[in-house]
Amino acid sequence: MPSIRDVARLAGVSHQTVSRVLNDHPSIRPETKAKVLDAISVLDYRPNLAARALVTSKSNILGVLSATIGEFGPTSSIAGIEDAAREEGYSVSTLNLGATTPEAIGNAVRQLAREQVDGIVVLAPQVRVFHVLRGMTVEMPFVSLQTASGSDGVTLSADQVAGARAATEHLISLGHSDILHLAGPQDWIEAESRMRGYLDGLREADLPTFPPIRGDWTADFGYFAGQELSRRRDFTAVFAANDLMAIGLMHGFRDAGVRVPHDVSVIGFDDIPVAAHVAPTLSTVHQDFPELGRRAVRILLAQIRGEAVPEFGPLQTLLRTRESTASR
Amino acid sequence: MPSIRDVARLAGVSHQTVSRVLNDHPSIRPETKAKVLDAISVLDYRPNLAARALVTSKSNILGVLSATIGEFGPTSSIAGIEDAAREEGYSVSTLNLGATTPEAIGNAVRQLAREQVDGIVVLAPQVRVFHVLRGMTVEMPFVSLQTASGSDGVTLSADQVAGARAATEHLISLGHSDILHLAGPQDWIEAESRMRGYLDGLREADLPTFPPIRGDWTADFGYFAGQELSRRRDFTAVFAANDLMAIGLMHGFRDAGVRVPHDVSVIGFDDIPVAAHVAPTLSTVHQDFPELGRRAVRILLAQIRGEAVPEFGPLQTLLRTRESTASR
DNA sequence: TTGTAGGCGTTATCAA
DNA sequence: TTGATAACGCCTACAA
Repeated sequence: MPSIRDVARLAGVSHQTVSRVLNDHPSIRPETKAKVLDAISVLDYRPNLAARALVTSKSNILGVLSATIGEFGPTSSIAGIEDAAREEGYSVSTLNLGATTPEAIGNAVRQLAREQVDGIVVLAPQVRVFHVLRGMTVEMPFVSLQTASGSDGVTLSADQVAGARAATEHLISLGHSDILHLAGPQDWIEAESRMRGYLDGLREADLPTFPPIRGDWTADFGYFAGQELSRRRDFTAVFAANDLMAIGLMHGFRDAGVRVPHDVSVIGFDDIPVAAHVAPTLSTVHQDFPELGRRAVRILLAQIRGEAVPEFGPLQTLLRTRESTASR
Repeated sequence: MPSIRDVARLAGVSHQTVSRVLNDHPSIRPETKAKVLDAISVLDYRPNLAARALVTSKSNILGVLSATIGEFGPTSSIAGIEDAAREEGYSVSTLNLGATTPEAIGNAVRQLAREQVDGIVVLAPQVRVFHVLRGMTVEMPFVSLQTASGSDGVTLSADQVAGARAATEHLISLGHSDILHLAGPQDWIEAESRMRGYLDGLREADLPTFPPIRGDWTADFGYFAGQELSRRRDFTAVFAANDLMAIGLMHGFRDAGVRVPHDVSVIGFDDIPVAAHVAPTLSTVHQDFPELGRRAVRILLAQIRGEAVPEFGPLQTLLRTRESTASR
């Protein structure tokens, strides 16, 4: 592997001059620069990133801390994060959190710190992860994809509340007045936002709210909930906090003889690729996961570079009505 | 940030001794080691990975080259890769391939090489990606998750062929004799393997084979195929190369008035989480994606370390029969 | 068993 | 506009 000195020798300049060319230093004579660039391409020289990281103590690596495996939303966002990061010349080091204990989180962050990542994008949407991060002694810029709105400056949110509210209002507009919510786990920021949207929508319409059923995002839980709920007859619609649970729910209903949408309307959240193809096709709320990831990177980089943090409008969600919701 | 010399000073030894402790050098007096470890924990010292990478020209980073976004299988495998890599003290740098042109692949590999990754796990299962990699001038150990079996030493395969064959045989055992295959894209290794399993199963049973329908893995394509196939009446079962297409296919059939499994049996591949919950529930072939990732890492690390490459038995797939397949 | 000297490839600082 | 010199934090080699 050629080094900067090999380039310098070939170009007949000092290695320092090569460095200047590499870093777009302003004061350098065009013809010198040309010579250097020539030598670079002849030798197929590539700067050694480790050496650069050592001396600048900047790695040009962004860490991604995730706590979700194989799920459509987060993984789509990660793709967005990577694209945006690469575009800006950063590489991406991902780390999967097994547990979300404070200890595990601390270790993960320390590990990323060891790798000298310049900042971290967090996709571990539990409230407590957020708290742990804020309390960390390791100083490190970070952005949480699911940051609760209103948290000191670092706000980034697909408007989950508005989306959930739109879903609820859709059900209301169809004539439903007894609407249940199959919520996500208690500790999850997104679960809270979607529940809030649900509650807001109902309150605004002066309709009764029900205590939410707490799920775990999985289709299996949805199935279980469907079986259980089939015994109740005090509702005509369910808003599930994500599509997976909604699909499981419909399955549970089906097995219990409850027809969707004839007896009960169901709406989900996320618009995963199968939502349009299950039977009945699932009404849901679409969101642009990759864009969320891209925005997170822009915000993080602004923080790292000390620039003004860009203000994005809330990322729009989009209601997709399909067969699973019908008028009462 | 404390350096190795700060630790040395506090422990009253030379920085070299600290380095020895760090690297588990054999000849070091226990009490000296204790002193050093003490100083390390007092200062909360963490080795600078960039410095280490610079001098050893090993980064302890594994690159992951992927060409799939948000899909369940690959992303699950990536999780396995990360876990295994972290366990072995490696971090993971992921890079998403936009296009799979030779040029894009070359750039991606060069980028990872710049980052000094010690090896690459490739999740870009197109045949041509594999070829490009083999022909690269950049010397770099790599493992492809979907390596075609029999390719020089670096073999790693969930037994797609056997799984696809099991799926086909399941249909045959139910009394079907006219079985179509909804295949993946031409260039994909997995698509070829699954198609081969299909062909093998049919030939073994002396049943007619049909030219496969070439899909693109998406549910939308499956839907389209379902619509088209509903015009044909020369088959009673379809083996789809993945669950997403199978689910879309069932949707297409449904919309065209073809009943599954009454008129046509359908079986998929992958066992994605919703497969057990769609209507009808989808028979499919389960495979352990995370384990695939873990194995890839073990093989790659063996290559990197110059150890004997572990020989794994083919990763078993598991037939899951559900409602979408019924006897003729 | 421990310490000293040198260098990995780059950028920063200062001088020319 | 350019060049010489000194770090950055660590490891390898050799010496003690």
